[in-house]
Amino acid sequence: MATKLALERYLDRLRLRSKLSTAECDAVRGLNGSIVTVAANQDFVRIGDTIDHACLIVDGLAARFAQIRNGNRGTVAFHIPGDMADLHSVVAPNVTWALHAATATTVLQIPHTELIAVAERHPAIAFAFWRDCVVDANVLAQWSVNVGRKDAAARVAHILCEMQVRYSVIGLADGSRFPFPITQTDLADALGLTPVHLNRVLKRFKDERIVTKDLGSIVVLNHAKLAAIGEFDSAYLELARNPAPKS
Amino acid sequence: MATKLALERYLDRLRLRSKLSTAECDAVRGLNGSIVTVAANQDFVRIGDTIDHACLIVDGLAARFAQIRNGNRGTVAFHIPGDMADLHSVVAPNVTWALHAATATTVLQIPHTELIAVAERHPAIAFAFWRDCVVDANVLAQWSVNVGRKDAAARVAHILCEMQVRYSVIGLADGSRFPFPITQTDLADALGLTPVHLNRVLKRFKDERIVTKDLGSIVVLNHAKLAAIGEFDSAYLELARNPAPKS
DNA sequence: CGCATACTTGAAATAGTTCAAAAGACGTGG
DNA sequence: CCACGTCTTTTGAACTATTTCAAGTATGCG
Repeated sequence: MATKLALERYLDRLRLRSKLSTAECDAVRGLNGSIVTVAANQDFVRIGDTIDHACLIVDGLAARFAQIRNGNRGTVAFHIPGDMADLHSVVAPNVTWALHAATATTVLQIPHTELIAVAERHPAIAFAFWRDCVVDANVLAQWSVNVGRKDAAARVAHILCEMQVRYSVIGLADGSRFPFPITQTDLADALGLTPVHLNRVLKRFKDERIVTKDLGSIVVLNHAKLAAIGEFDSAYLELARNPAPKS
Repeated sequence: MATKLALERYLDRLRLRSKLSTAECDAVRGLNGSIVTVAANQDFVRIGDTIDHACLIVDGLAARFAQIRNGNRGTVAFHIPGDMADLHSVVAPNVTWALHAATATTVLQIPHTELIAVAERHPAIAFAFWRDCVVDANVLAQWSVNVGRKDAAARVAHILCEMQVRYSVIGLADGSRFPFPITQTDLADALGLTPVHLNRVLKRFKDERIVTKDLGSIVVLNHAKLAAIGEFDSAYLELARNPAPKS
């Protein structure tokens, strides 16, 4: 049943961006996979592996990261329920980034063979998958601008705005509060900041009643101010309901 | 004729990563497009546009960038001859990043309708296009780790290593020298550094006989050292000749 | 209750920025 | 082919955001 719910949620995501016929929707619903649970702080896809399945996040929070010299890891993306965290592995199965469970996480592993079969049978699904990867890359590009060109406060504000939108779309945000079960250390890593400095930024945000964070969730107190600080505009997420009609 | 050469070069690129049959190769060769020349410092794809063609770089150098608040632009990628700079626009035609000619650049504009038709007729080509976008995203992820987590010297070294590999693969590198017609200001932008600081790093690299740059090209004097400083490993570029056999 | 993990705070050090100005390259027209 | 204006690179000095190191306080868990 968890499988069914997860696929339905993923289908919702696809349909936000791509128009699919009833038959195509059913084809996605018919995908098979196996549910796996990953303990907090475990890597579940490792660099150098060649994998034969993609991971649909059912529950929890996953981070995609690259290893760097000094043992540090550079996180490049967060994946929340409904995200196919490594759909790209279907066409590039040699892992060059890894996946890590930031908190206890449930994953639906879907064999590449299943995904390829459904994409070959239904060109519209192939386009939908391709489109999904492209949007993912868009998010990455935005990310790279953030960490490359903005100061610490703007980076923090931007990611919090992004996560709020993404959790809202999947129905997990509760008013101004949304779950984000991540430590300051892990978040700092994703932002290219020291945990110490992230902590100071968060303190400032709390003092100025903009946003507060605890281990489990975020509460946005002043959304307008947060978005302004982060120069946030949600367009790049392509989560508004306007599926591309073509193919 | 320029069209023919450009498509052949792009086909080479696709075949580095994807196995295509003779018929599929011919389908790619049969794409139609129009050659356009862009003067240096002109934007040729603008944020907010909805476009109906993708741009294959025939000659020159293009930068992909996002606009940010203070009028600055954040460059996220460079595109050299043989790159389909915005293949992703086929599935996401609303432009959220722009393309800018760093130097006089020739572009082959290929209508989305052509690309979609060929992808629908040949599933293997659809997969090859999808794969190409995924590798592009890989490069972006690497990029984001660079600017987010490495110091100035490592960022500079890394991008120079990357560009050397990419120019070598298309046969434009001449020993340790390769073309890279970009100003220090534009390069600094891509690295998330001030032009002033980039200049100091380049001076240090010149003094230490590691690499030198002039307006038109780069000469790598000590490749081992440059790669070490940049923690460079070319795997993420997927430019080694080992096409995925499947689909 | 005690240990482990996460968070908080302070003070000193530094990588990178900012501002400002000079020196060098490049193309264009006279 | 020289003079001129423009664009790019180079250099200096003061400044600041962020890091680093180090120690202390919460918080949760067995």
